[in-house]
Amino acid sequence: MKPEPLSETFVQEESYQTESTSKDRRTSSDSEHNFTDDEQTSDIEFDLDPRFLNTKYECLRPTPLKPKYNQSLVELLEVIEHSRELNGEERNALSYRHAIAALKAYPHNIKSYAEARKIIGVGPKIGNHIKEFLTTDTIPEAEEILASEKYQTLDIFSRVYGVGYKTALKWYRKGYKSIRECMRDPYLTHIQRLGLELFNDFQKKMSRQDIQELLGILDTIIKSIYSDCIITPVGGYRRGKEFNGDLDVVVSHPQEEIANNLLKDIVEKLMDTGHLKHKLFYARNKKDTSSELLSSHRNVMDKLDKCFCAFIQPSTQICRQVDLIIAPYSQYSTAVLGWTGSKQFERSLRNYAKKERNMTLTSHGLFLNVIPKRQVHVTSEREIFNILGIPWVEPEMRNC
DNA sequence: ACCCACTACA
DNA sequence: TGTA
DNA sequence: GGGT
Ligand SMILES: O=c1ccn([C@H]2C[C@H](O)[C@@H](COP(=O)(O)OP(=O)(O)OP(=O)(O)O)O2)c(=O)[nH]1
Ligand SMILES: [Mg+2]
Ligand SMILES: [Mg+2]
Repeated sequence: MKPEPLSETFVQEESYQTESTSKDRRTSSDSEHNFTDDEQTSDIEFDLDPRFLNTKYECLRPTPLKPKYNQSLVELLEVIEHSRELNGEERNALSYRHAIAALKAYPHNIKSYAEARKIIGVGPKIGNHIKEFLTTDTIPEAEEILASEKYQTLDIFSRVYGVGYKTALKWYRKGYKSIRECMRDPYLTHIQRLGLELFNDFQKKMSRQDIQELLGILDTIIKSIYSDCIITPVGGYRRGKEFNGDLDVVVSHPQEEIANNLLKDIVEKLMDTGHLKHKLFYARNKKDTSSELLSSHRNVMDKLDKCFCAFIQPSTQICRQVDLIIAPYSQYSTAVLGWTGSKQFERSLRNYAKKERNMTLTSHGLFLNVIPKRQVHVTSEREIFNILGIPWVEPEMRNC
């Protein structure tokens, strides 16, 4: 659901060739992690802890999985954020996410409204929630949301694979109260029916040990096809999450020809061996062999093959969601970066690339936005951070 | 007043 | 358009 | 809902 920016036709002087062109400043010698505040409006607020980089770009600072401080405040704000998502208020939800990410990275418990308001991303509304939290130890709006039957129902329905807020709302308006009732709906799509059937299994989170079991199977099967495949677990598992909703894996192969048909080969073998029960989503992006014939401009790079599938875990017989992503070797590092997340980390990184470096970052590559858009070839995650001129962030610290 | 990530399937 |  |  993107309007597709199309060609920006104008502007664009070369940018890239980083060094500090942009504004956020970091104290010169960065032996450890000495972050300082950020520009603008500043002057006045030099008093935030210098270990906290006060920026609107979450990708510039480390964010742990579990915050050391402000944990219950964060949980309450996440309730409001989710409620906004269920109401289709994306931008509003994004604002809550900015504030939440900042609080997760902040090195103290917030002690006052004034302190909270110094944080970029905390404006008057969220500031007031925090003020209430400081005196009552809760946020009234979050409590109301949690108590509301509508929220509880929409929350459950929207967890079904193939069901977003629109469908959840339709079902709620039809008076459905349970997953069982939804299954009788006459307008289910194929995917929604599957999602409802697999609902109980998909709700069960996977421990790291469960994930390792699945990775072992994938490793054996994939390497039995091509022994020099590279298999990289990404997603929440790579960020250190203890309990994961699914397993995301990027697979690549040094020979592009082989990578080209890898997904089909893997999926067929997983089907034959009985591991793979359902394909929920299958994207086969054939290589572009005819680029010269196409409309003058040299767009059309090949996209990543993907298969989101339901996979039987042998030890428990539980159906697990596994997302397989096949990347040509040339796109391996951007794919790993893009699929490691978190979602907010990716959004901030891409926003930073565009706004501060005049570049476009996707899971398929890094591009310089000059008139004919030029690909900047990269071979590692670190190289991407370097080119963007931002400090390396460990996967475990990308939990914005 | 404008921006807020980006791309693909069903 | 809805969902991932 | 917040930053620019
Ligand atoms: O809208 C999205 C959704 C996902 N991703 C990337 C980042 C994310 O980390 C990764 C895997 O997505 P998934 O939905 O599996 O999230 P997760 O971070 O792995 O968490 P979970 O434990 O729920 O699987 O894909 C995005 O960039 N944008
Ligand atoms: Mg995941
Ligand atoms: Mg996933």
